[in-house]
Amino acid sequence: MKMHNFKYEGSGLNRFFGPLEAKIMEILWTTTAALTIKEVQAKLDQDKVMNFNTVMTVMNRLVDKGILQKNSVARSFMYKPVVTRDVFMETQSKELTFDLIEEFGSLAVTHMVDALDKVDPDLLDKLELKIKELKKDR
Amino acid sequence: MKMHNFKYEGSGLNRFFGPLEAKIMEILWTTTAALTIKEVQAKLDQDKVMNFNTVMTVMNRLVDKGILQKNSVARSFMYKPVVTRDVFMETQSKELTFDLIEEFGSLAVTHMVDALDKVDPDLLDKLELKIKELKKDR
DNA sequence: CACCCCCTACTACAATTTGTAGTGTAAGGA
DNA sequence: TCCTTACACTACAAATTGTAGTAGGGGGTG
Repeated sequence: MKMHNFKYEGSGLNRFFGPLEAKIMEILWTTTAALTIKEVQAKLDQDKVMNFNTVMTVMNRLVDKGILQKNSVARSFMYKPVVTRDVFMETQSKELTFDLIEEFGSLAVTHMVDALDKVDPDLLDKLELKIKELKKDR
Repeated sequence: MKMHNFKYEGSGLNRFFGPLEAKIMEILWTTTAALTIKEVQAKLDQDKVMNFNTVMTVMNRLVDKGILQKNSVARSFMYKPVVTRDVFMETQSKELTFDLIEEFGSLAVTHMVDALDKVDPDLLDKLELKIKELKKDR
């Protein structure tokens, strides 16, 4: 279930998935219960109904990639994500942050401060606190 | 010259380019002067010589993407990166750090501390300093 | 002057990823 | 028994990247 890319474009799940994949994951992560293909197809519907086979193909590819799991129930399959959205985000954040620092080192440090300040200055305080905490424990 | 992906796999330029592209950029960024295709081809040579046309195709695609520029000199073209490696890295670092924080917010903050601590604890001090500096200026 | 060589341009094909969709098949209900 | 339904299998298009063949033009050489 290893991701391969973090896309510069888009936002949210679109950073990790193709557009249709992202919509499907959005639906599955928004719903608590597992869903059938038909249910996902129904929830997808915006302007035009997606072809059933299209939805099925994409969902089964997500199963192949280890992102979804399917369970046979009666005559259909029920699909649901292998991990929760929170766990997914947590994993990606950890992986990417680590890679970023590994790759850019002190360059990234500079940009972090700028970015935090711009996106949400409160996070700067939070970061400062975290650093202090870590240092205290030694 | 917008990049599209940051790859989880690989390291250095391989995070941004295909394997051959990365080798070519590595060569062009390592050499101060602009180079001809033939020169790049010669420097590429490890075990087997790359086909001249292959090198040319990839280099011209990099030109199309705005990553390389070519200048007609005598009967050949000289290729060189549009921006220095430092500028490239700077840009990517800024963009990615920003996106990361935008996407993950406080989640990323936590992971930053962990990652910095693991990769290079000195960077934690540097980060702390940077935060203090920024706050002082207000 | 004719010809050849070198370098470039153009074209093409394979593998991978993602979206899209048709056809075939099996199983259960009417 | 036959039809509906859901799934499996197959296929194709566009984009990306690596790979390479063929064609063409321009200048040097015999």
